Amino acid sequence: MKSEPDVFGIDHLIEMPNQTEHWDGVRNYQARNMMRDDMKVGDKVFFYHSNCKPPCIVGIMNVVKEGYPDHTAFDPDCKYFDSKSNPDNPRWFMVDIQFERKLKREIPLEELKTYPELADMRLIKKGNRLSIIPVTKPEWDFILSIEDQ
DNA sequence: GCCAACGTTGGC
DNA sequence: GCCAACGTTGGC
Repeated sequence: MKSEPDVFGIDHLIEMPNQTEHWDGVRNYQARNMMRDDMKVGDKVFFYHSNCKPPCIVGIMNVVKEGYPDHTAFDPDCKYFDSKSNPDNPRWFMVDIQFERKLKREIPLEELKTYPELADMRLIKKGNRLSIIPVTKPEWDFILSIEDQ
């Protein structure tokens, strides 16, 4: 899951009560579908810092609550407000995410691109703008294996 | 700051 | 349903 460190970075997550936060504001259907349909309690997630120097994977989180309506879409004063979403027929969903740990080092995108093992990851493909990206088990294990390098 | 790659909107 | 115009994302 991507977030801009200036807006909501991993250190913000650590400061939250229970080191847990709801992942609100996603307004992309593919990303919504993953939160609504695919992500389950106990699933592990990488925290990726985007739109910064350098963009990188910084930590690990856990899904602690499965998809439920994103209430920020109902609030006209919120920048994520969407008049087409309402509590009876919510358009946008979110999950709750809890901090697990930081990686031993930040792994930059530039480095991830060098590994053939990760060549098929959507994260490293050009033009990728999706804020939530699936990671396969082999990719996950490989990334953890380079944490110590 | 630039710009490629998308995703969305809306006229037709 | 097509597609041009527009807005956004995010690496560089």
